[in-house]
Amino acid sequence: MQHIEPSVEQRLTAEGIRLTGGRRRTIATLAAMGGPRTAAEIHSETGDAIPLSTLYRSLAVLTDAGILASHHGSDGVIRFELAEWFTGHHHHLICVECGATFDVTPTPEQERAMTQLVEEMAADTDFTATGHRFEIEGLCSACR
Amino acid sequence: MQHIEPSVEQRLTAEGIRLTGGRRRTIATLAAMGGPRTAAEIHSETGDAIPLSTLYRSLAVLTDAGILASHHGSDGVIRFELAEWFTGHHHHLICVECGATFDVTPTPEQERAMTQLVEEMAADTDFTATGHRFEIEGLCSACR
DNA sequence: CATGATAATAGGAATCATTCTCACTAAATG
DNA sequence: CATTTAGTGAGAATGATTCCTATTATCATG
Repeated sequence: MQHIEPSVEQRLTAEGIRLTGGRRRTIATLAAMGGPRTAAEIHSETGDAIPLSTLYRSLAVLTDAGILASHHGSDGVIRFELAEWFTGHHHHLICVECGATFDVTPTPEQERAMTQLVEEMAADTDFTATGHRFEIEGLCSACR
Repeated sequence: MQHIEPSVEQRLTAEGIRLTGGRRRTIATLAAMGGPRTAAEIHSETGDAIPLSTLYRSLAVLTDAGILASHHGSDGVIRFELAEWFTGHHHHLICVECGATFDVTPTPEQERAMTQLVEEMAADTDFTATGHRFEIEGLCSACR
């Protein structure tokens, strides 16, 4: 986490956004937890040190600034994680039972296959494709 | 829509679920609208004929029974559409700007490529894959 | 075709994640 | 140091969705 801080700070100050103690802690917590996490999970992980209102605002700001990425789970709850320039490009395994989410990193060939699929499938639509999401649904070890 | 009704009715009665006027109308409306729609959209499309509470319950029941499928959009709202045994297997184009969602049907080869990716990527995890979701993000013609 | 058993409806209240408001505080800049 | 601007915290507000309860419709069959 200390190794990512300089780049984070640089990126934030470039946009006039301050890296305060609470935000530092939010990022560190998220980095320590590893996968996509909900605001509630982060909140309790930090022992309620950061009020939910502030936490949500910080998460939004950091996501906006490209430090974090957010995903809407199939349970309707938003989960946050470090952006891909920290974690590397990846996709998700999602437990259909409990909503827990884990990262999977595709091999270069797999990723190539995916981008090709995107191109092909968006080709004859009036849609400008900007990205893709490939999510594998299943049961985690706890719910199986 | 009349051509799908017999199979719907059969499927429902098999589980002791009644196909009432409101549910018939809900399904017909959804079929007419074509893509994934929110409860609010269906509600206003039917001229508020079906109260939201009833509509939500019906949508849940029908989804449970496998008549409909539901998806959580990136705007945190649930959208419903006819299940794949009516519409055929397909994936989604999602507008990152307004959340509107459209269907795309993969070719058999594309689908084969996808299922292979699922198998490969879930192979060395303690996760039992049951399905996948491949969503193409972009801008719809209205938001471009 | 009457009757009970059960499922469905309607309307409103309740939930819960998320967002907003606003007064207050901390940080950066000159 | 003063000023400006961003950030914080507490709670209220929002909005989609779910739950509750009394009432009504539907179904199977006697």
